[in-house]
Amino acid sequence: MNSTDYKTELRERGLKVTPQRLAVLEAVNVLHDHPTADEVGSFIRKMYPNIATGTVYKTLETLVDKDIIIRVKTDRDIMRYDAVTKLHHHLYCKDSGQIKDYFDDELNRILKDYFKKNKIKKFRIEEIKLQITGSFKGKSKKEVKL
Amino acid sequence: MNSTDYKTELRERGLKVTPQRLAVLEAVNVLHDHPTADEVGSFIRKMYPNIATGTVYKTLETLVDKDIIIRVKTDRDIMRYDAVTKLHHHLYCKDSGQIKDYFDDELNRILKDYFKKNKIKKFRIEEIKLQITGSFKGKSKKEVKL
DNA sequence: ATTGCTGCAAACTCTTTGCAAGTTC
DNA sequence: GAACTTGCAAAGAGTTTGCAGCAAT
Repeated sequence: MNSTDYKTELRERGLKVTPQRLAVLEAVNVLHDHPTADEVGSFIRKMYPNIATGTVYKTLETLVDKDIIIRVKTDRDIMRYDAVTKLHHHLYCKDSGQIKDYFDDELNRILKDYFKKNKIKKFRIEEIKLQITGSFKGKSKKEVKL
Repeated sequence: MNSTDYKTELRERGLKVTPQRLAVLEAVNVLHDHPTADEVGSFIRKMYPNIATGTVYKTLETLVDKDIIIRVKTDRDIMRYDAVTKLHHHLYCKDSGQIKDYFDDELNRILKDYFKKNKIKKFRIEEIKLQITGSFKGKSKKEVKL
């Protein structure tokens, strides 16, 4: 995704295009490993040292509100964000703490079919996401590329 | 589960049995709707007004460390805890914010089979949990019993 | 007696807020 | 120029920590 796309995306959702919003949007896309607000801020400050912490937080929440990015659930404390809004699941590595995206349309279909046949009473399902916990094999405990 | 069971559980994990630990363990079991640390503290103080906030936090984390309770992932801010350690999934209600347990052994079997056939490369799966997001039908937006 | 646990209060981290000044459309 | 957005600094919520005194084994 490039800068023009970001502008279009913001305008389509009725948001004004500002350098700060473009920077946050770019950061969440580039730091595709589910960055925290803090990581987004640090990344942006390399190029654009003046962005305020409060602005980073406000902007992230605005983008979540408008469904441009999503929040990622974590076991512990801090909030993480994800630029990928297409349905996908997450691999949580116990050793390194990293969270990787996992795409699998066949699995999505199986789940959808299963719940079509086995309705949960009194509940309307909107989305089903898997949290797959485990550990990456082989490589160092620090970082694994998928 | 009764008080004797709690004591046994603590001892088995090498923890000393104290009134505070028993109270926290009981609270998480009784408040089965995934209480926060704050809710656990308030509940305990009804019977036992002297427990310190720090103790509640420390005790909850100790119990998580020893796999006696688990943390529940939420989209936002605060940590929640769950006394049910048997594999189960969660229903997240968008309207009320409540999180309900969902047990389904058939589904667990399907998932297990699926990943036996479709291994994720370089990843050893330990646990698969579903986050099912949606909303409870009918009833008030406030509270739904399952 | 030894080791571990608790209470307390202070400190910390992450996040939100209020508002004046500055931008975008 | 109207409406929205930002920077800043202060406040807020939730959680953690250090340590003296106390309790469990």
